Amino acid sequence: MPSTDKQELHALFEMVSRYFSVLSEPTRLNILHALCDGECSVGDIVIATESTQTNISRHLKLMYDARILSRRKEGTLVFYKISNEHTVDICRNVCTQMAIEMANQKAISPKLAKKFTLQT
Amino acid sequence: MPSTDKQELHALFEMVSRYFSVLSEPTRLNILHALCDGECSVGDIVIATESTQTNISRHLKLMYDARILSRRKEGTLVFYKISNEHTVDICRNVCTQMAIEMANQKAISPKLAKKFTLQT
DNA sequence: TGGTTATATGCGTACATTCGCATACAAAGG
DNA sequence: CCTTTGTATGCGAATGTACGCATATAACCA
Repeated sequence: MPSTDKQELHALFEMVSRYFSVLSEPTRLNILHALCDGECSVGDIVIATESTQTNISRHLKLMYDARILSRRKEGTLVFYKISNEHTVDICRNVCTQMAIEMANQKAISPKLAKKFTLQT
Repeated sequence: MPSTDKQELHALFEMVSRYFSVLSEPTRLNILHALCDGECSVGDIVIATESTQTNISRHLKLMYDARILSRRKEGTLVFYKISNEHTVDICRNVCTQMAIEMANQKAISPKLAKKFTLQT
């Protein structure tokens, strides 16, 4: 492998790891969960996630900067939505897998495992 | 949604976020990359990743604890391998997506984009 | 204009993560 | 036994992250 390729591969891994780090926070997974049904205002997400406005606002900015969310202003409200279904697919994928493992370890009831995709 | 479900969902998101956090580090993606072709000893991985033994050993332990890697001892050598293709699938998926985005932004040459899956 | 509501952000704190250095441990060979 | 080789780990430093509090900004309304 030429050294140019190796450098670009490292650059890619940097990007990919940053992407995964966005998904490596429970509050942000909750935000994705809340947004799975469609766009929400910041206030809606605060309520849905039972978190604080400051905290949610910061997480939203982080996810927006990572291009995982897009936003739209309407008066004083700001609506966020998932900008790319790809992210949801990945999260659903991992959530399903983990739910199965949790069920196997009896951490959750088996009959609930199949409900635990990211979508409601 | 009953409160029991919500608690279990939070527990699931905790697990999923911890899983993603394992993948949110370039060195660990490099380790996965090195292991894509099959099991390697710690020393092999140190060479492949051009990192230090201490560092790699710690990352390997972290990935092993997360059940992403499994291991086998043979004399003084310890061989690690990817325990579940699911993780590779996810990484390949994201890597491909990111490589396409990098190519679109001309950060890398388009013809190399398709080579940038996690596997060589 | 002044007040109210929705969202964003500066600052400080607590905690987690990565890494290197030195060292411990473990297996094999002399 | 002692040494060598391969791997793991305790400790400390540097850096990064999540959060709350207070406050800034922005749009709307009276």
